[in-house]
Amino acid sequence: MASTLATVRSFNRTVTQRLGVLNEKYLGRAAPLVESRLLFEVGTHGVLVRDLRARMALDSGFLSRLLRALEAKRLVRTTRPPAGDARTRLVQLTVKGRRELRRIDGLSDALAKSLVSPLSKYQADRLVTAMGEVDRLLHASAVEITETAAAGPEAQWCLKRYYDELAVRFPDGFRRPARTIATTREFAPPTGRFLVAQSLGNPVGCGALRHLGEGVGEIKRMWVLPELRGTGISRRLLAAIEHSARDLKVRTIRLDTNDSLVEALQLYRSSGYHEIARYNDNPYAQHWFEKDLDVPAATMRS
Amino acid sequence: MASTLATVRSFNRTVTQRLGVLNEKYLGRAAPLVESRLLFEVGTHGVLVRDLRARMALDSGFLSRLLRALEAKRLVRTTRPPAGDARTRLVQLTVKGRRELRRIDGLSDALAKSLVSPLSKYQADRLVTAMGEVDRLLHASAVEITETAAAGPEAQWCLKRYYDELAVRFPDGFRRPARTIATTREFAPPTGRFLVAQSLGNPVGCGALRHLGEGVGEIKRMWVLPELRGTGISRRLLAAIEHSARDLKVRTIRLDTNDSLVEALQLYRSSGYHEIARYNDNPYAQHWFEKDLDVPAATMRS
DNA sequence: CAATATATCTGACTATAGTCAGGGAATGGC
DNA sequence: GCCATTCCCTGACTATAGTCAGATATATTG
Repeated sequence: MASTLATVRSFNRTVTQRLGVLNEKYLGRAAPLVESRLLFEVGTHGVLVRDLRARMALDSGFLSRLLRALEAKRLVRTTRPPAGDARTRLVQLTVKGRRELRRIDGLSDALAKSLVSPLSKYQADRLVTAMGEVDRLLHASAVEITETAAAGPEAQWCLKRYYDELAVRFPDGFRRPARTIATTREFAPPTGRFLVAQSLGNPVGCGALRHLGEGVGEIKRMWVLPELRGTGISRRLLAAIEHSARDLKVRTIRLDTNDSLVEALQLYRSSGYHEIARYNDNPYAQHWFEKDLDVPAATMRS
Repeated sequence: MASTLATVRSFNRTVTQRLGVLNEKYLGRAAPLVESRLLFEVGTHGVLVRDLRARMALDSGFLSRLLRALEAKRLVRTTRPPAGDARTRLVQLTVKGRRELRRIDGLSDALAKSLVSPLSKYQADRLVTAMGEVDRLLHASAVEITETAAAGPEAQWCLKRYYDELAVRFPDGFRRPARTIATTREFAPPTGRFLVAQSLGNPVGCGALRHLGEGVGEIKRMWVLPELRGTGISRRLLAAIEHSARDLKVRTIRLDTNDSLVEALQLYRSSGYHEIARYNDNPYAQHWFEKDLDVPAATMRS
C-alpha cells in the first residue's frame, strides 16, 4: 500500500480537481459559486447573518455585499430578528429564492449523479460508502474543542439535542432539567467548565465539568452528534475535560450514566474509569464511575 | 443509511470546504494556488506545454501567461524540445524551481499531516483507506473512452506500460513486437480500432480491435493501469470495443491470452466469452476465447 | 505546393473572490 | 450609566483566475 501522505496528497489533488470542475460546471453556471453556496446555507428556514459568517468563514464585509447582491436579485430578504439580539439580522429566502434553491438542489443532485452513474452498481456502492467514511472522518479531524459558556448558542444547541436523545433512549423517558442561573454557573469558571466540540463551523459535541467536593470533579452532559459517533470525538472531548480538570486541581473525576447509553459505558470503561458505588441520587443513573487523575493515564488511547 | 445522492452531496460540500481552506492556507501562501499546482505538474522531468494544458485543462493564453510569470521568477525555463514537433515547447524547472518544488512538497506533506494527525491511529488508517478508495473510484468514474491512432502519444504510453508489464508477468518474459506501419495500420479504420481510456487528463487504459477474417474481429492490447484495476474500467473498455466491433459488422470476436493474466481470464469468462481451440500460433498464448456478438449480451454486467 | 490545422504566444478585457479600515447601533460587564 | 465589544454595514482597494481575439511559426494532408 502507498504511504499515508502519498495517499492523502493524491486524494487532495484528485478530489480538488474533479469536484472543482464539476461544481463550476453545475453550480457556477447561473450565479457565482459563492452565491449558490450562500443560498444553500440560508436554506428554507433562514439564518442569522452571524451564523452564516461562522459557517462559511467569510469576511463580514464580503458577506454583507453578497447578501446585498442576492437582495438585489430578490432572492433573499434580511430583517431584524423577531426576538433576541437586535444587532443581528435574519436572512430568509423569498419565494423566488426558494425556487432558485430548488433549482440549485436539482443541479447538486445532477452533479452527484454524474459522479456515480458511470460506475456499475457495485462500484457505485463502494464509492458512496467510502465517501461517507471520508466525510465523517474529515469532520472528526477538523474538530476543535473550545471552552464556552453553557448558556451560549452552541452549548444550548448541543444540550437540546442531548436532552431530546435522552428522552428517546431512556426507558422511562427524561425530563429536561430547568435551566436556572445556578445550573449554568456550575459549569463555568472558576470551579467548572463547559466544552464544545466544533467542526467546520458547526457544533458537534459537548461535555461539562463541575465541582463536587474537595479535589473531586464530576463530568456531565457528554454528548456527540450521532452521525459522527465512532470517530473518536468523545474520546478527545473526555481527554479535554480531564485536561481542564487538572487545571482546576481536581484529582478525582466521577460521573454517572444510564444503562441504555452503551457507547458511553464502553467509552468510560476503556478510558480508565472504574465502576464505583452510587454516590448521588440521580434517578436516571444506574452506573457510577471514578477515575484518579494522579494515576499515569496508560489506558487512555485505543 | 442516507441516500446515495445525499451522501455524495454532503461529501462534495465537506471536502470542497475543508480542502479548499487547507490548500489555500498551505499552498496558496507564497504564490497563487495555480502557480503551485503548475510547478507541481511540471515536476522534476519537465513537460511539453501541450501536455500541461491537457492535464490541467487551462486556457492556452492563461497557461502561457502563468509560464511567463514563473519564468520571471526564474522558477522554470521553456525551450524548444530537443526532438519532435517544433511547435511545442518544453517546460523545465530551474535549480531554483526545483528548490521551490521541494518546498511545496513539504507544504503538501504538512497539509496531509494536518488532516490525519488529529485522529487516532485506527481512525487515521480508516480515513486513508477510504481516501484511497474514493481516489480510485473517482478516477474510474471520470474515465472517457475515445478512439485514437495507435501511434498517438497516449496510445504509445499505454502500450509501453503494457509491454513492460507482460515482460515481468509472463513466465518466460516477453519481446516487444516491432512497431511497423503494418501493425499500426491494423488497429486503425476502416477495419480496426484503437481505444484509449483517459481520466482527468491522463491515459489509464487501452484496447484494440483488428480484422481477422470475414465477420471476425480480434481483441488485442487490452490493458488498464494497475492502480485502477478492480474499478470496472476494463469492463467498460471491453464493452466499448464490442460496440466498435458491431459498427464494423463484426459478428464474432476472438482473443487470446496468457495463463498468467488472471484478471483478464476472469474478465473474459464473466463477459460472455467462452474458451475455444487454438486459432493462431501466438507463442505467448495459452487460452483462446470467442464471443458471438449476435447473441443478446445477458451476462455482460457484474 | 497550397490549404488547413495545431501549438504557442500577446494584448485587451472580465469575473470572481476576496481584504481592510472604519462607522453606527445594540449589547454585556462592571 | 459608562465602556469595551459585537454585529452588520459601506467604501475603497487588490488578487486571482480566468476569457477571447487574433498573430506567428510549424506540421500535416492531399
